[in-house]
Amino acid sequence: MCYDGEVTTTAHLSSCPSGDERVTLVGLLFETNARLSRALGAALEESCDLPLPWFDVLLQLRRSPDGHMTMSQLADATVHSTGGTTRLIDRIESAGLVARSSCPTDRRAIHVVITPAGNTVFERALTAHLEHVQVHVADRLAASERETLRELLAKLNGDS
Amino acid sequence: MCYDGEVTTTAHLSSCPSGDERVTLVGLLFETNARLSRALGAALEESCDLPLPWFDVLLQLRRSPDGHMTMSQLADATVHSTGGTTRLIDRIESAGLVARSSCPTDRRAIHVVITPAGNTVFERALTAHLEHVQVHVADRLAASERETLRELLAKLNGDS
DNA sequence: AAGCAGAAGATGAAATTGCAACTAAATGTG
DNA sequence: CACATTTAGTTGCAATTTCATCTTCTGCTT
Repeated sequence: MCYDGEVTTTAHLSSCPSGDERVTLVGLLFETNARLSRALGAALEESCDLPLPWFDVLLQLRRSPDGHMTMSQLADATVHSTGGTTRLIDRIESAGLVARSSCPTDRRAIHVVITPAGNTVFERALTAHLEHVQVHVADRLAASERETLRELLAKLNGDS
Repeated sequence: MCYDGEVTTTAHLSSCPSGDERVTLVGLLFETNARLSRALGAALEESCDLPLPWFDVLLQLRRSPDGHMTMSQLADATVHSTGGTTRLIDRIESAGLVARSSCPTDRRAIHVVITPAGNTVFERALTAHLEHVQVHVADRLAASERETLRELLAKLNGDS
C-alpha cells in the first residue's frame, strides 16, 4: 500500500490512513492541549505556586452559583475519576483552600466549598492566569477567532 | 466585587474575571481534550488492547519519512519529558512493537523504529481509531468546520 | 416496610509521568 | 590538543491518577 520504506516524501500522507485528515486533527488537538496546559501550568506554578488542577477546582467552585459542589459534580466538571477527585480534594483541603461540609439533604454527599484563604489564593492566581492566557492564547487568536474556536469545541464537547 | 455568596444567578460571570471569555475558552479546550482522549483511549484500549500513548508513538513513527525517530524527537512530538519517553519506549519495546537501534552518526542518539509486529498492530488500531474518530469528531463537525478548527489550533500551537 | 438496585464517596494497589541528577558523547573555544 | 559547554538518553524518587472494590445511604418496587 503506502507503508513501504522506499517512500521518502511526505506527500503520500494525504492518501494514507495514517495521514487521514480526521486523525491528524485529533492529534493536533491533543498536542495543542498538551503544550498549552504545560505552559500555563508551569507559569501558574511559578507565579503563584498553585498547581493547575487546583486552580481548576477553585475555578469550578467559584463558577458554581451556590458556592459549593459535590465530589461527583467536581469529578465530572474537572474530568477526573471519583477516586482521583477524592485525592485531589484531600490535598487542596490539606492546604486549607477548600473545605468539605456535609450535605443537609443527602448524607452520602459532600459539599466542597472554598475557604477565605482559597478565595485569596484564587484571586491572585486568576490575575496571573489571565496574563498567561493573554500571552499564549489571546495574542495568537483574535476575538472572532476565539469565538469560532469556542463554538467548534462546544460542538465537539456535546455529550452522547 | 462579584464574589459574594448572595449572587445566585450566573449572569455576573460575564463581568467577573473568573468568567473571562479567554479563561473559559482555555477551560473548554482542556475539558474537550480530556473527554475526547478518554473516549478515544477507552475505545482503542477495548477494541485493540492498545493504550492511546502507544498508538501515538506508532503514529509518529509511521509519519516519519525515514521510518525512525530519536528519543528526543519522539519526546517533543508526543509532548512528554525525555524521562517519560524513555519509560514509554521501554514498555512498547517490551511488547515488541518498536525497537531501539543505534544511530550511525551520533553515538549518543537512539533510533526508534517500528517492528513488523508493531506495523501489524498499528494498522488494525488505525482502522479502529478511524471509526472512533468518525463517531466522536467527524459526526459532530462538518469537513469545513474541521478545517477551521485545524487552522485555529495550528495558530495556537505555534512556538514562541 | 422490607428489600434491592444504584449512587456517593473513600481506599488499596498499581501504573504512568515528571523532575532532578547522572553518564556518555559531541561540539566549540582557547 | 585540552577543556568547557551542550546535547542525548537513562534512572531514582516522588507525585498524581486510575481501576476495582468497599461502605454507606437513597429511592423505588412490591
